[in-house]
Amino acid sequence: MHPAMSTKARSTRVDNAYERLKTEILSGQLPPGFQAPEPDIATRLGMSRTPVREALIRLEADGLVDLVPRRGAKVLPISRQDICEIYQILAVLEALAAGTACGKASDEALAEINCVLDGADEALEDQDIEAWAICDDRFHRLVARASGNLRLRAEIEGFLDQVYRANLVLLRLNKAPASNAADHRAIVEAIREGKSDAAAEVARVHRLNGLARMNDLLQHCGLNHV
Amino acid sequence: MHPAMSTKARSTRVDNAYERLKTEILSGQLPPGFQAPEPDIATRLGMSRTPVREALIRLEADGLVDLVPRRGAKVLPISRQDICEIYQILAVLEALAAGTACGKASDEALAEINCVLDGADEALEDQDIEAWAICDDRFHRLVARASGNLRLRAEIEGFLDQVYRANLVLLRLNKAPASNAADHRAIVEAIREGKSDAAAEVARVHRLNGLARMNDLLQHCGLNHV
DNA sequence: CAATGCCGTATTGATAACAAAATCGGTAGA
DNA sequence: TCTACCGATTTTGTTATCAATACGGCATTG
Repeated sequence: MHPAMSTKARSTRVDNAYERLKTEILSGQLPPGFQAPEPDIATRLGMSRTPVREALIRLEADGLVDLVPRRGAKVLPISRQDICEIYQILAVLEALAAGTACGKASDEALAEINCVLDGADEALEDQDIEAWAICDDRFHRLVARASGNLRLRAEIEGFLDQVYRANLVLLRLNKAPASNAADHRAIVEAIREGKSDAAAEVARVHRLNGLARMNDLLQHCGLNHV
Repeated sequence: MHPAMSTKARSTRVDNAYERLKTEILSGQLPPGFQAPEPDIATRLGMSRTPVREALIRLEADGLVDLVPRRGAKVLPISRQDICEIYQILAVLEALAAGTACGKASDEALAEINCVLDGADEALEDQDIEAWAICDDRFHRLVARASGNLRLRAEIEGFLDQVYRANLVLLRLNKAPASNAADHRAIVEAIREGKSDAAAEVARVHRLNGLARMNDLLQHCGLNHV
């Protein structure tokens, strides 16, 4: 059976609305602070209010929108406080994921991770920031997946979604993500060699460094939310 | 403004259904494996299907029920695999919470935690397992709250809900939770003294020891899910 | 006797309609 | 001029209903 078949492949309007809205939010097409009443979203998506409502409930659980009565569904901006909270959580979760992946990650999984890292290097040479961002994101998700802990993976991916836009603006302002590639390689190598403590520690400080960079940049630019 | 007014105090049918169903699931009134179609639940709660539906979506996001089309909403049992996954995540999250609480926890918060610990000791002397379980649960939630990280608290509380029933059966089988009180006191003391590393480490091994005990007990009893 | 195809039924996905509640604007009065 | 009240409108919470789909039983056939 195909590995991606585990997730139910039914196509319902709720899933459709959820995916579309989530994509639009993460891409910035629906900017932070944007808000609209349910009927507007429903007509725009070409469906009734109910499926939209259920999709919005899921997006609220994901921490991407805020549902305030009489004020419409609002796309949540990400404050510096939010970023601090999320990065600190991600630091320990990704450390756990990297540590747990030791001895569990299959050769194919490691190969795929290395492939993504190669793609990131290539994008970096080409000065293609967008492509690099995608590779960076995929790397972190692959490590989370390699842990074999389904809940851990889901938690990490949820938080990665929440900080996705913040990473985008960071990238656009900060030209080159310097030490990232070295950290990533070190994590993969540690996983391959079964050094779980080392993998966890590198992953942890990697994320905390990211937090420091993000904080510096936001403070430098005087931004309190994204 | 009243401090507790931040959380919207509206009383809607969805929230009502969510709270009632969650309470019934956690208390075991709706046992694991129980499943019912939406109309039955709706009539039992005295409301229409739609609010029940939205409540069930939230419960599914919480990992408490599974919504399979044509088979009704099913109360999820907790497998040993689930417990392993959750406890490993809780170990790092609660370690982060305990470490972060250092220097942040107010004196009142620490006093409340100590009060709960006193209650736990008292319940232990009285052989009141139920009361002790409540104190134990509240202790962990208070530490999570003391971290000041709202997301961290929400994550921890969500996982505590998921393993709540497993803890109950563990308690009923295993008479006395031996080293628990000492660990708890040690965590509070470390937080009070600002020793964040120590607090984190004690919290971490405390949770991992809990996992080991749970694993032993389940294996001993031949139980694969609760 | 087993297997397969068909039909009735039940459950869910979805829409439309309803009612309540709150917000916004205007108007009147101080 | 500012404030307070009142009504209209908009938005949401909820219900009732419709349609589609999957499941299970039953009969028929090999």
